Amino acid sequence: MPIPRDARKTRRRSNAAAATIHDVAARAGVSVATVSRVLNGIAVVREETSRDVRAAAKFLRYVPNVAARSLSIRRSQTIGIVLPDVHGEFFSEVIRGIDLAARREGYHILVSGSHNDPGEMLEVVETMRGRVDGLMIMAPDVTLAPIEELMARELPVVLLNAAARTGDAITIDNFGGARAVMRHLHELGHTRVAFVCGPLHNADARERLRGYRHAMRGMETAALRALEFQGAFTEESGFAAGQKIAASLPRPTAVFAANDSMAVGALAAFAAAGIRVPESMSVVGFDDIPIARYVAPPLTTMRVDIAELGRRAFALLLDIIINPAAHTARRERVATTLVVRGSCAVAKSASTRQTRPHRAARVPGSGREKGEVL
Amino acid sequence: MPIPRDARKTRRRSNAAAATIHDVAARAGVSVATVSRVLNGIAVVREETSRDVRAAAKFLRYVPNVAARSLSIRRSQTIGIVLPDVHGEFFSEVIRGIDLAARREGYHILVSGSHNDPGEMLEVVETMRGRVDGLMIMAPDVTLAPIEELMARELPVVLLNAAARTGDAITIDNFGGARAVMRHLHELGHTRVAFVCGPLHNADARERLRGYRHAMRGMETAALRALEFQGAFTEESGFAAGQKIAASLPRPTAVFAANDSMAVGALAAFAAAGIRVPESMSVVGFDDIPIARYVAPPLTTMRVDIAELGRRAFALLLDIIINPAAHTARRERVATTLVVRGSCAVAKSASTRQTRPHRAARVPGSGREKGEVL
DNA sequence: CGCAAAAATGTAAACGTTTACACGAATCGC
DNA sequence: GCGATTCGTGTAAACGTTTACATTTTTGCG
Repeated sequence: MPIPRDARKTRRRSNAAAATIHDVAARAGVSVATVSRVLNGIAVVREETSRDVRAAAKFLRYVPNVAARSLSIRRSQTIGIVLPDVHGEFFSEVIRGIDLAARREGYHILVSGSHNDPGEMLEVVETMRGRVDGLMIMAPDVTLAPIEELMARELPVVLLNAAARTGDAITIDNFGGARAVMRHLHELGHTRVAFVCGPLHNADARERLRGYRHAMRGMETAALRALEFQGAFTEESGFAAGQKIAASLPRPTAVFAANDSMAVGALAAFAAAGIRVPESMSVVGFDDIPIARYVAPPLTTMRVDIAELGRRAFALLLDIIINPAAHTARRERVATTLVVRGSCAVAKSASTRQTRPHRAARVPGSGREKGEVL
Repeated sequence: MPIPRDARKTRRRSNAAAATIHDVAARAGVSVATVSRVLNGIAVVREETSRDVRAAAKFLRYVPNVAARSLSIRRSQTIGIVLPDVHGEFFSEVIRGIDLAARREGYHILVSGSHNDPGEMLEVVETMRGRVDGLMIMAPDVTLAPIEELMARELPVVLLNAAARTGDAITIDNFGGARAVMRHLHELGHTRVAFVCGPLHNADARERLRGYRHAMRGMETAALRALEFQGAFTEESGFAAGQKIAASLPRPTAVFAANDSMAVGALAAFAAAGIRVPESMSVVGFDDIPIARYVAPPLTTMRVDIAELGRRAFALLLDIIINPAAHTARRERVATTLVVRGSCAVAKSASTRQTRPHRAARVPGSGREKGEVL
């Protein structure tokens, strides 16, 4: 449908449709190339011309058409984020961290959540292809990990918090964090420490378990297994585990829950069972979610800087996008920090005075030590 | 740089760059128009041709270039979501709800959070223009509301949970919910009910306050004001308010906190002050955030179906996008549900037996009644 | 003042789709 | 059996940018 350009232009200006670069060029009395150059600051343009163009653009409320631009430069200035189907503020924090970093660099983020099976995830990745310059995939489930490796050659991909063995990834220092928690409990004199485990298909859960076991090494396996309770990272499962722990004999003096939600559930179970925390039972969590400091008693936990996780992941992804050839796979680890609150006390059998734990306990901010990584 | 088309095509197929519709057409021995028709199911194409095209596309791992498509059809199949700079699972739930609904309709979502001043928000909206087919703006702050009205004529916009007086919007039934909470407390015999208010620039907070005051009507203003405590929707502010309430004389028999976070904070304050809940003090929250059921005692609260909020907002936005001309502004309200847990009991002065509140209390799911809306 | 070099700007192809219109081949009614 | 439909397919313009190259204007220098 060949419409003469000038006719088209007339129509365009008459109704309310958005102004194009041609409109700006016409109004400023220059060519589209010049307009493009001015607006992108790409080449030397005479000061006066530049002013005219800017004025025309402003007057027409010109906004470049992103699709056309993407088509031309073959980049979308957008990255995709694929999240698993899990709720909670963990994810909003991750998005926040990424968004903050991305906006600084002029990138937008396309989000898709709610996928826990490889098929659906692959489908999402497929529809994002071509729409994004790079992909960030959060796949804590070990069973999901292999999929992304397929994509790696086609699109820059960073795995968040994942179990994959290859490619670029950012993970939380779960192992080191778990060991630091255990060290804290040991310093308080606890030796009989129960563990509430997260879902076993979750890579974070596994690593935390590994840290726990590493600290408990020397115990015979049977005795160790008796101290481990299965959970699912939910308050509910933590509550159930807490009930079992309350009923177990001999009862542990401390509980390390693999995340805060389960710790909160366990706390509720102990309260219901009449077990006082921290006097008769010490409890530690992992993540430092916001309510951790408002439960009774305030929860001692391992803080994970989630926004930092997002920030670092974006930096890594950008590095790949900018120079895919020169990039060599990196795997980074985000440190964790012990936050001491009121849910732990000196073990009954081991202590004399109430003040000792305060000397022994790490102050917030020093939770991770040199050389404790894997 | 005029490169003959066939030369270009050769280059293209030789290195690893993505296949285009031309490659598919060439391989299937048809024209690009036919390929487009097959892949979009837009017109009648002979079964055999269709098969060939599909096979060629599959073989070449063809994925349509979204930018080119957007440019051509002048739509991006993407909607933008602008969130304020607030954390917490409320937002991840909203995104979840929208994402679910959007994906079903083949839409993607572009997210941008972290804006609490009009300037930054406007900037974000500006950069999203042209990139999205419609916008969803969450602006609980009354001061932010006016901005979007500017945009309304340029781009389909739905306000979530906002204070604007015009345009399309989805809001929570804060007023009705607050009244239902108060009715529940009245039925338990409470007349001296304190209120912990959210930030006054927040429209949700204002409506909940209005519901509270409506229920307390008949009280003289001075006495009423003495029962209102300022908070900020945070646990911390709830804790502070709880301390003040604990010290106030005569002490209220119940507290209605404008959100769960503050209710949790107040609970902690009462525990610290030795005030037993629910025996000496009833507490109700608003939102039903996940931990609500795991604090001690489990919190009675008003549930807001957040995912539903997102779902309805998307449906509304889609309606505008599809037929902007025929659309007439709608303002919808999402209902809330009273969830009775253990944080409320019959008022001391009014009751005889412990069982009565259970008869009087509404069961979960029946919190909202006909005719109680504004 | 004249000419070469540098600077500023213009021209038009390319990015990969969609789709109005054109066109040839079946199919139909009589 | 032959014009009129219908059906299937192809051709090429259009979407709004960017940018290589061409062209014009300015500047510098003898």
